[in-house]
Amino acid sequence: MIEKTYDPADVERRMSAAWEDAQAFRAGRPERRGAKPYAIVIPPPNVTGSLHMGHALNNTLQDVLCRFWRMRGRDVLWQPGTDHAGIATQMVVERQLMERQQPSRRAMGREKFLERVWAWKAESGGAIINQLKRLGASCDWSRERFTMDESLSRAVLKVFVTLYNEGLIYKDKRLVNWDPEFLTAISDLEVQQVEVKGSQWHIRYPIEGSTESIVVATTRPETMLGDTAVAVHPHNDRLKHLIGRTAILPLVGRRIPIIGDDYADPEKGTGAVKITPAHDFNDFEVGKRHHLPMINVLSVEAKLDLDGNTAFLEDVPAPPELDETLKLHGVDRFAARRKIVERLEAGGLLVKVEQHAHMVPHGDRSGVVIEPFLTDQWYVNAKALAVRAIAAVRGGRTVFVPKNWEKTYFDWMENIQPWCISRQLWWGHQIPAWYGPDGKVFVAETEDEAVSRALAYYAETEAVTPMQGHDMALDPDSRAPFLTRDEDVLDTWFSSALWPFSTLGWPDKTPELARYYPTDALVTGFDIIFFWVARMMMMGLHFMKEVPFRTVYIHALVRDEKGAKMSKSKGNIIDPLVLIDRYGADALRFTLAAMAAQGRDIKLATSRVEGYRNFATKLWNACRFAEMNGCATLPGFGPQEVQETLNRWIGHELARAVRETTEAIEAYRFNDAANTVYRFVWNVYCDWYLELAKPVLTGPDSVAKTETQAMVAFVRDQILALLHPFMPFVTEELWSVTAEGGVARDGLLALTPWPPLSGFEDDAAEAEIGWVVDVIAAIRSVRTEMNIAPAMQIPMVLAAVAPETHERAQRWSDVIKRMAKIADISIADAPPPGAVQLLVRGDAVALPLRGVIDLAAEKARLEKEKAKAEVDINRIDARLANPDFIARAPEEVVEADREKREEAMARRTKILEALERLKQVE
RNA sequence: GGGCGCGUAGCUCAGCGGUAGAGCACUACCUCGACACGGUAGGGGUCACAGGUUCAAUCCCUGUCGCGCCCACCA
Repeated sequence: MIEKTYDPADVERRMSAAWEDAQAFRAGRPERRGAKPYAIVIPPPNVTGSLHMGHALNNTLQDVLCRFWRMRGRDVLWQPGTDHAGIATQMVVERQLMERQQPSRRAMGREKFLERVWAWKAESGGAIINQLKRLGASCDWSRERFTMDESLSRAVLKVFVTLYNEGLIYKDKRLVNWDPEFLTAISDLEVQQVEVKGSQWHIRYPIEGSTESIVVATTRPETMLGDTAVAVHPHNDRLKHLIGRTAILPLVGRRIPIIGDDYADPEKGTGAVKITPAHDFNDFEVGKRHHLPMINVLSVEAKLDLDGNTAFLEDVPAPPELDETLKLHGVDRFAARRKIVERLEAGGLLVKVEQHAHMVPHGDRSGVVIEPFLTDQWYVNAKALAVRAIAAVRGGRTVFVPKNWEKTYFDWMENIQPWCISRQLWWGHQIPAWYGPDGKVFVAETEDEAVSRALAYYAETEAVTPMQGHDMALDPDSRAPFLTRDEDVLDTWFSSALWPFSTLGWPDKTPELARYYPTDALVTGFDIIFFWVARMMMMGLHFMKEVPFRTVYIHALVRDEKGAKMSKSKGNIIDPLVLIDRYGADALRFTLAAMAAQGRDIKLATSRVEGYRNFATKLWNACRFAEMNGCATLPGFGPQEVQETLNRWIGHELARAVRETTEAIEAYRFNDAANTVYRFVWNVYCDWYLELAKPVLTGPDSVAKTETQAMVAFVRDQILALLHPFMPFVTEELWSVTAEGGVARDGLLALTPWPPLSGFEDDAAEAEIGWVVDVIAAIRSVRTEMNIAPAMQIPMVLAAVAPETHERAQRWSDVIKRMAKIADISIADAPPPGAVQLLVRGDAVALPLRGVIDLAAEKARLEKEKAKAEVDINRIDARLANPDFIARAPEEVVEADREKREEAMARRTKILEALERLKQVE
């Protein structure tokens, strides 16, 4: 029995349980072992995450694909899991420690802290998974993975060591993007450029042994303490004579050379640029070219670091002002900036200050200004790995949908920079590198291996023998003292990059890996093409020798109603869980799918969700109607063999809807698919089929009635199937409560085959029912226009119609009477005088309403119709009169125009006749 | 500075070479046993603007004006 009202929350709870009990989404179910696999790996959400609209969209689309292909018989694996999210998770736990006034991370030490994070993960890490389940995600939950699982961590180590041994991972001392808030390096991608209104200061640097000076412009005066040169362009006529001279760095007294370098653009600033190799990416390059010293004047927290900074003091002849400068030690960079400017001004060295809007790098997580900082970090030679990743997309082995994202992918890949993968965090995969006392590095998958390598190395070398007196080979615990492990962990994206194969068991040769890799589709937002997609391509191709996925479907961003990006700070976040509570998961899913047009952002209006909730209710009620009318599928019922025209017609319409929906999903046109089903269910099945079937269904028992009952049930089942990828909960519920062949169903809709694509075509049925639909629509329209009382029954006369039309009318008299409020139908040679006349597919239908309606109104209506017909005729005539049109337009188009003209002419003739008759009455 | 995308009904969006569609909102009418989260019938658009290509342009090209996003080391 179908409940009277549709309660989404109740349905969702029960259907989730039903799927879980049946393990419906298990990959490799026995009955599908012979089937072709279909695999998708989920973009793993952060363990710290909670479901936002982006997740809702992303996972709805994946679920549509998975449910669709599952119903089409494939052995579907939707691989779920979460990401350990280094910085985010560490932050969450540290904040928690602070709130509870517990010892800080550093106070408790690495080991204790990590225990704490694991405890946090066990307690609160699963929230997002439950939220995905509420959305209806049909993942194989038994295969849930976490990037720091033992087996995934093994994959990480293996990849790191292999790439290191291949020379594709290396350690380097160079400038990195340093986050002074989190005290870690971050990659280029984690840096957001933000436009900031700042100042540009012009500062005078005196020139040694002269009264001359050189003026430089800078937005970062505090870094001048680390200047080691001033550069001018070699062809700068105004300044090139200074090349080779020495400037005296104000406040410090350091003697720095004035060098010639192309980098100094004569058009910019003053034409002379201060060179601070340790604090600017460009200056770093200039410094390398000219072998300049690199003087770091900042601490990891971005405070001035001067006291005891030997590099800073080196070569300084200690001018009187140095003492004052040294007092800036430990001062924060921005405070230091102000003080330095003040001191320069006091010393008369500040030439001018200009307002200056410029882009300043910020940490995407911390939000603080990023410092270019000179440190040792680990890098991946991304350029080498990119070669095959580019080739795979060029060669079409992986395709982007929509295609234009390939350009973005190529642009980035072709200009790819070394990927900084070390992070100065604790939560993550610790880098498998150990250092000997002499700094010699040993990279190995295990500590044991590192030790034995070290032993072998030091046995051969005379250099250092730290293990004298120890018997290392026998006592593993005593090995630790002489090797120290690298403290750093890997960028979270390093492990994410392995996701398509690490989740399948790699480096072991598992059956899952063999069966599901490469995966079929990856569904994600464009914002992580670089972070994730590109890197999976590189890693997948390098380690699996095959692309990780055949198609990358890039979906849009979900924005708020006004088109603004949703963000906490703007307070415009629409919480998908709130929408699920209010309208149901099905309504939310349908909305997202219906709005997921390729290449466009989604501006989410909750009115849309409400509209689709109404749609779910409509479906619910249609199913109730079927049930109440005894509609159930019969054993051995052959839907393609039905005799009744109405039933053949709905089969015809159904097949078309199935075809269009199928093609749309296959092409990732989710919105087209959703709209097709929507229209079929509401505007065809409910509005016409059920209405037209009512007389039969409520009439006496007959062969026709039995057949119609069965067909109503059959089409309803097909609808449930078609709709299931979009609205899994209601459809599963409605499926489960309806019987099949007289007995309760034992199978799940989720595992039922997709509707057949063909076998129902019937143009004759289409012509007949189409005519009936048009008659009813035309009569209804006139009734409103003529202000005929809604309940009033009126007669209908078929005037001078072909015998087939007459027969049609007879066959459908019941529904026509019922739906158009017609009292009786008769035939006549001509329309009676004063009747309202309608044209339906060329036939004249008259409504004898003399005395009921206002003749003047009818005249006006006919005049309007006539004018419309004439406009049509004129337009077509104009076109047909154009010789170029006849000559150049395709024949079908010209032919269609001729037919349209004829049709319009006939229409006009009938209207004129009707007007004539009207006159006679007057 | 490069690149991408968008400007279509009041709102949110489809369509993208043969004279425009949906949802919501709006108007009128309808308690007819599936559904008022409903039904029926309507109103509403010079498809941002200007040129061009074409027999034909909302749809292709160029430019202009607005809006958004991504990338880039510019002092």
